Amino acid sequence: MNSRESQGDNGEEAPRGRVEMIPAKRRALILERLRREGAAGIQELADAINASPSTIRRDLEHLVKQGALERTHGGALLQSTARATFEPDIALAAQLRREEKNAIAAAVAEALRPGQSVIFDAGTTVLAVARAVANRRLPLTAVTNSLAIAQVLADVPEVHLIVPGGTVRPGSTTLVGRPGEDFLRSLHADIALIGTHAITGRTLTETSLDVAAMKQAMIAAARHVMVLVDSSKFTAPSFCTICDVADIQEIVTDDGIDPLALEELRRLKVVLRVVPVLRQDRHRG
Amino acid sequence: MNSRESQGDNGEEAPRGRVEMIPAKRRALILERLRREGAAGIQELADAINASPSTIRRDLEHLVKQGALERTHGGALLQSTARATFEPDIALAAQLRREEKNAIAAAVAEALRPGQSVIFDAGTTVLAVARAVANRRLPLTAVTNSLAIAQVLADVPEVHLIVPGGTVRPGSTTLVGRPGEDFLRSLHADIALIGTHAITGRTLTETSLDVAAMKQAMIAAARHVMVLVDSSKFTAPSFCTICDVADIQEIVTDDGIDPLALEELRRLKVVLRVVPVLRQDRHRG
DNA sequence: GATCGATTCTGGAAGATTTTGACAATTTTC
DNA sequence: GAAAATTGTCAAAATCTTCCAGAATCGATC
Repeated sequence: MNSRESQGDNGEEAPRGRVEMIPAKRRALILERLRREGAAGIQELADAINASPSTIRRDLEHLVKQGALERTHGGALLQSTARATFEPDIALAAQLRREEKNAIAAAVAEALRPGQSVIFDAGTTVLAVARAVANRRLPLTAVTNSLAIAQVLADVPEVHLIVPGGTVRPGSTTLVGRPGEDFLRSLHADIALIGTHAITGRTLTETSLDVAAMKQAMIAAARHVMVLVDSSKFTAPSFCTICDVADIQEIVTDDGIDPLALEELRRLKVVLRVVPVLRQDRHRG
Repeated sequence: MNSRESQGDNGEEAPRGRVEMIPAKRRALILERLRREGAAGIQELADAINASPSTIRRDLEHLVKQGALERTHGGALLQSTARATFEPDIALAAQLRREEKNAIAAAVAEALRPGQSVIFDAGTTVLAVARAVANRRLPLTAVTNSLAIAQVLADVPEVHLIVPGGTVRPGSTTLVGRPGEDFLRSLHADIALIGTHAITGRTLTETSLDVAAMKQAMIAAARHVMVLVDSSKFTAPSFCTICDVADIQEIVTDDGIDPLALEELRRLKVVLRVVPVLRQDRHRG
């Protein structure tokens, strides 16, 4: 807005003056162009954005550090979807209870064995397990109804990925209903990794009927059901009941769990694993 | 900008100067051609890409080291196992012909009407249609077997998205086989947007049996089948036949199509739409 | 709110590095 | 044995890296 060299009236040729564009917008333009074309050259970008090659290079350097693209001699390539989803920088940083979920995910991924067939429920904790599996290139047969998890696992050659299918709930990336639910009934997996909205007493609950039905189908299709819940989920129940604790084999949570809830669960016939969390700098004590 | 560009009075084309293309894109072009033809000679590639044989040789050497192809005397063969790993050049090869694909996609998106049920096949051209639909927030019932397209459409509240499900082919984001194929048989959509690897005469072909079967199911499930192919796809056939032109209702391509192929198609009972492309005077046909 | 110093951003230049096309000598293919 | 392809080398051109000096933004102080 500062009348900084308005360069006359926007002539056709670009004079050497500094262009009025904030770096973030320039980088967004670069990314947009790369998404359209897949690749772009330095000079080509400099002409299109009306900035100097030096600036473009620095922008690319910045974007590479962010993990959004890959640099090549003379230009840049869009980073493949796999690594893009690994980046915790984009939307993942805003995720709640990240440390707890990552700790749980690491423990679960450690417990998986090569060659097992594993059902991945939707949910951020299970997604974290999928990322860990992808990083270790663990050879699995994976079944998931989450588009996000499918995207992560699709680029891992060692993983045989099956998507049961279904309808996407608006605003989410979860598939529910037909044909996935029926298809799951014909499967028999070694392990199911299930998330839930709440565990109250010995009851697992969820907010939506569709989702609850899908989880029930997953639970029925696996020999060993692991429920992954961070400690904040031991709270008041949601609308629909998924199942009873007796229907599952193992619960994995973090050490922030309420001692009373812990005590109650210990009396049940379920393997209970409490993962310690290295908390960085929240309240300690 | 390039001083050598302007001295093209010697021949009618092929200025000897350095071509404006970053190496990565050139290698992607080589890969794309190899994927289409199966094999290619040095001179043939040099002519097509407008680079010198020396450069092509060095590119091939580079790609061999990357494991994407196999070198032979006089040319190169596609390495069949190259799909296992997701190298950037290979990823880029799928994004070529951007202008043509975008032009086709815009024309197709324009033809869609609110409330229609549309099957989205996998493929970059169809993905471009999905992006256009997302931008216009066109209310549709969408069915897709592509994780990438599903990801795009999942964010649009106006779109009712259904994923038939299936198994992911390694290195791709396409779902094939069960349960999606069976599920598609129970669907009846208004429109199917289908991509194909090649159209030869009146036969549509694909490289993989699984994919061909999925496309067949999609074609059978729609009242109006539109095949979306950029003009480079009118070439030698691939392994598996999908169907005959008589089984589809409409072909949408760009104006780079070979006149002979065009003439041949005009004689068939299929709606043929040729979309003009605004080419930026970059590469000659 | 205004001013001053610090930090960051931008464009450009010089030298190092990479890429490219051409050519001669050698190898391979038929 | 001839034609085509490959390898190695070399000079020109483009790009990359590293620096520098203005200019703008930011933060703090008044």
